[in-house]
Amino acid sequence: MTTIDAAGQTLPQSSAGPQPSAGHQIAEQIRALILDGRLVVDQRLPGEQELAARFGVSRPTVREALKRLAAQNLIRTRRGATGGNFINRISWSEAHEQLVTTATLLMTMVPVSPETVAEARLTLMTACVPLAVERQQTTHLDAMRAEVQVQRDATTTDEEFCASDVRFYRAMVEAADNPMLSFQMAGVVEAVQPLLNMITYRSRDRAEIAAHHKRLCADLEARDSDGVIAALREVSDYTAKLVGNAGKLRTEKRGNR
Amino acid sequence: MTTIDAAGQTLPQSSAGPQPSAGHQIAEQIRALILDGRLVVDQRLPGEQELAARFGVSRPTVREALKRLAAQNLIRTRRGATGGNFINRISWSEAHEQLVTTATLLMTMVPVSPETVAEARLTLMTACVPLAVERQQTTHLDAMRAEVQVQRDATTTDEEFCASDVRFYRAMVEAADNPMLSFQMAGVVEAVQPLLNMITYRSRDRAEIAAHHKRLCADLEARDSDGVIAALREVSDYTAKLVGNAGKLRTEKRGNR
DNA sequence: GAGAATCAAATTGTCAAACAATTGAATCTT
DNA sequence: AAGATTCAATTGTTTGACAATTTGATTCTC
Repeated sequence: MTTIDAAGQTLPQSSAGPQPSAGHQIAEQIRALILDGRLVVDQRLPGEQELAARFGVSRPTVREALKRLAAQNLIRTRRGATGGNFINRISWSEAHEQLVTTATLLMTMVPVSPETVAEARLTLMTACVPLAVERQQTTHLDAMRAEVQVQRDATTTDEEFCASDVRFYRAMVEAADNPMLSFQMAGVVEAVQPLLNMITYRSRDRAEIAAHHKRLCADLEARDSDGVIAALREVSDYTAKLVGNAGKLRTEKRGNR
Repeated sequence: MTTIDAAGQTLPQSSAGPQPSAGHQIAEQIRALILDGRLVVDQRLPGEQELAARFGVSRPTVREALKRLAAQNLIRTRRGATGGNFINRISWSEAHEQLVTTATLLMTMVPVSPETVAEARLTLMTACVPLAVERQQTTHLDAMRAEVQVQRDATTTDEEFCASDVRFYRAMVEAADNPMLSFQMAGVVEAVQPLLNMITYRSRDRAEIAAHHKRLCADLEARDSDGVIAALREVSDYTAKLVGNAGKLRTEKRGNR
């Protein structure tokens, strides 16, 4: 079998930083073959022993490489007689999950101001409005209105409110009826929105937010793009004000130390 | 050290599909701790031997789990006396790269029409226009005009033209001067745009595209949002026409078989 | 002959023990 | 005190073996 090109040339390793491990290198080689399309979906990789022989390493080393690929959803593994490692067809949900994980990690780990994040959210949500207005179905509007009810309910916990808020905007993005757009917006809806909720949930007036959302639904139903955009901006401005306050509080506390 | 919570309870494993491997489970446990923030950046995980002892597995199994985490940029590894596995602070570039990889994979592997992809691109690019118009600096405009020159040059190869096209839109997104937005747009600029280029590069009129780009630059400099948006839409419409033709060609060929 | 039970083979999953390579710190030498 | 050496800790890699899982062929039973 010559499924993969494992030339295995022992290049002189131009000295630039510490050598990546064999497992890393092997994973990168196979990864490149998959991204290139030279390994197609559902194709079976050679067995671990054969890969080990081909790359000139031991089986555990090959396994580390394969596990790296599995962690990126590039391959899937099946045990047994007809088992092996197969090029995986990534699904919408897997891609969605990966994007949300990356976006969440990024926001918690790099220094980026809530104002910047909020601006990006408003910018991208606004972009979805024309399509959503054009294509909105009753199912989406019903879902959004149901969430507004949850948000107006005084017995809703803070946690439930945040989850409802996310579902509300998710429904609005879905109303645009473009799966590629939904995927691209996943970072905003499922990562940015929860982060802003985390910052503002203590001080916000839930009734005010619910009122904005109600108006947004009405304008969406009336197919009034500018109205929906204005509603989005109002919620965003309100959130920005809260974020600003929270920032000032933090600064003052820091000053007291 | 009680860095991580490795309860290791042997739950009865409610029978739902094949059991995930120990390496997978361990990786998931540690991943959850990182995403929760219970393991903070730069914190060192216990050594591989100790982890093996704590989880009650062997060292190779633990290593598989760690390599899975490393593949997701969640940890970094250093050898030597003060080495170990450390919670990694994901960088903009790493996050960027991960997002682009996921988006590229998704588009090549799931059935999504070029029309849908093109629509998502136009929608999201349009969103960036107001900020770009407001904040554009000469550096961005200069970069974009330089790319237009490349695109007008008859000696530019198809491959270089595609790369220039990507750099053009990247500069426009950068002009919006919001790193979070740039990150979210990475999928569009670095994955969607190249894909559409791949589909249309054979039949397109490069001069026409360059002309649209030139007009876009002028409108951007004049801070004319509507003009920039119109230019984007024209390029998009032109691309859509090409995509439609390519689609018809494909269909006809298929019909001939 | 049809179907059920059994067994064999292939493959990944896991373990154990050892050695190699790398890195930083401690120690020794001058 | 500065530099060279040694040492110890840690990850990287190998070898070999066995376990678990899955499929397909074989054999047995009716």
